[in-house]
Amino acid sequence: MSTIRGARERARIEVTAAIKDEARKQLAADGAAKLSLRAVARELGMVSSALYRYFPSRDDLLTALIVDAYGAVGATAEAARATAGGSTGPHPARWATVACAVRDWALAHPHEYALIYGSPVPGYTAPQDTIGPASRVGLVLIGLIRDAFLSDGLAVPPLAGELRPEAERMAADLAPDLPPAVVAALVAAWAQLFGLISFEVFGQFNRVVEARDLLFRRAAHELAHSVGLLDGQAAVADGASSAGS
Amino acid sequence: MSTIRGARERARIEVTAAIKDEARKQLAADGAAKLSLRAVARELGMVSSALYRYFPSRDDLLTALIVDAYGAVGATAEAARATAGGSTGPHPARWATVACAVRDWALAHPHEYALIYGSPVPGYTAPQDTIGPASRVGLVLIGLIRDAFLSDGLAVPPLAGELRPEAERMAADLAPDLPPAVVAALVAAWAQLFGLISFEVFGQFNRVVEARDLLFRRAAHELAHSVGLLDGQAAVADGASSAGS
DNA sequence: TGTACATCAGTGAACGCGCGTTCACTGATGTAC
DNA sequence: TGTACATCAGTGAACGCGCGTTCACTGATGTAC
Repeated sequence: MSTIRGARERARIEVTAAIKDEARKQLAADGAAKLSLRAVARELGMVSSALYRYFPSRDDLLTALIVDAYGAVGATAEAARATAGGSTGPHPARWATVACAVRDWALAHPHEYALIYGSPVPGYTAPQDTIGPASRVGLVLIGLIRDAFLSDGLAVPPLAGELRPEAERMAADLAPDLPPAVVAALVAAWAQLFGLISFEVFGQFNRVVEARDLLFRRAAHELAHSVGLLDGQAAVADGASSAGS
Repeated sequence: MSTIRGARERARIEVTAAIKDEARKQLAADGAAKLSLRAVARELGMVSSALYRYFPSRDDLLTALIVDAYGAVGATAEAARATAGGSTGPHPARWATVACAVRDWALAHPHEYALIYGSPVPGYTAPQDTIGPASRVGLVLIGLIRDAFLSDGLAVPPLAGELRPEAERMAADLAPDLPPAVVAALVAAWAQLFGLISFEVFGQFNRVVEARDLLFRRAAHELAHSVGLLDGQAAVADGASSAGS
C-alpha cells in the first residue's frame, strides 16, 4: 500500500513535482496572480489540458504551492530550533536563531513568502488544508517559550487588566501550560517579527536600511526579551549557564 | 493660472476623480492585479479607449492609486498627530494615537493598504513619484520622537556596538538632530507596527486573536517605550526614571 | 459680437493576445483470469 | 505464460472570454481676431 507500486505511480509523483517546481519558477518571475496553467504546461512541453490530470483547477495548484510554502518555512523554523543548542540554552539566542532562519528563507524565496504572508490573492480563499501547515512557525515559537518556561528561563511580563481575558482565551487555545501574559506577548511578537521580514522582502527598507541583518538580529533579540525569555546565565541551579552572542 | 479656467478643465478634474474612485472600488472587489481599464470604463459608461485621455496606461492609473493611498494614510497619521494633544504631552499615548489611526485606516481600506504595504504588484515597478508620499507616516513618527526629545521626554536606549555605524548612517539620512540609537529603534518599531497591522488586515490573526484592538493598543504602547518615549509626568528634572504601563 | 480655427473628450471598430476549461480521442501501462 | 480488458496519462481542437492598446473619426468647447 505505502510502497511505490509501479512506473505509473512513480511517474505521477515525478510529474506532479515537476509541475509544482515550474509553477514556483513562474511565481518567482511574475507573481501569484499571473500564474498560468497554460504557461506551466508550455514550459514543461505538455499540452495545457494534460495538467488537469494532476490538478483539477488552477486554484488547486495554487493551494498546493501555498501548502508547500508553509511547509518549507515551517520545516526551516523547526530545523533551526533543533540546531539552536539544547533546550536549556540561552533562550533569546535560540529565538534569534529561529527568527534569522525564517528571514533567510523569506529572502531566498520572496515570492513564496509573498504567497503566504503578503496580500491575499484576490478571488482565492484558502481552504482548510492550509490551516495546519500555516501554524508550524508559530508552534516552533511556542516550543521555544515552553523550553524556557520549563528550565526557569522565562520572566513572565506583567499583564494589563483589560487584556487579561483575551490573553487567557489565547493561552487556552494555543498553549494552556504557559502563562497567559506570555502567550499574549508572544502573539504580538510573532506579528512584529514578520513585520520586520515583510518590510525587508517587500522593499520598504529600500533606501532606508542598509545593514538589514544587523538591524533584524537586534530587533529579534529585543522581541525575545519582550516575551520574557532570559539569557542563559540567569538559570544557575540546573546547569544552563552559557553566554549569549 | 491656478484658478479653474473653464468647464473643460473642471470636467477633466471630475472625470479623473471618477475614474480613480471607480478603480478603487474595483480594487476592493478584485485586488490590484485584476484592475482592468475596460471594466472601469464600462462601469463609468465610457468606452475603454476614452480612459487614455486621462491615464496613458494601466500602470499610470495604478501609480495614481498608490500615490493617493500613501497620501490618504499619510494624511490620516498627520491628522492624528495634530489631534493627539500638545507636543509635550504623554508621548507614548500620542504615539499610540497615531498608530491606532493608521490601523483604523488600514482596516477601513484593506485593499488600498495591500496596494502599498502588501506584496508588490508583479511586473509593476513604483516610479519616483511614490517615494515622497510613501514617507509621510514615517515622518510623523519621527516628528513624535522629536517632540519628545525637545521636551525631555525621551530616554535614549543603549546602542550595541555593531549596529552603531548603521544607526549613525540612518540618523544622518532621516533625522540628524536625533540620537542614532533612537533612530535605529524607530526604524525597527516602524516595521513592527506595520507587521501588527498587516497580520490583522491580511487575515493572519483569524482564529487566533479576537480582541485585536486591545492587543494592538498594548503592542503599540510597548513599541513607543522601545524607542525611548517616556510618559509625560515622569519628566521632572532630567527625565529618566519612569514606570512603564 | 461674430466668424474661423484649434483643441480635445469621447466613439466605435479593430488588432493580437493569453487565459481556464471541456471533450472526444489515442495509445501505453497495469490487471484478472 | 498469454490473452482480454480496464485504467489513465497525454493529445489536439475548440469554446468563450476579457484584456491593453491603437487609430481614424465626430462633435462640442474654447480661443484669436
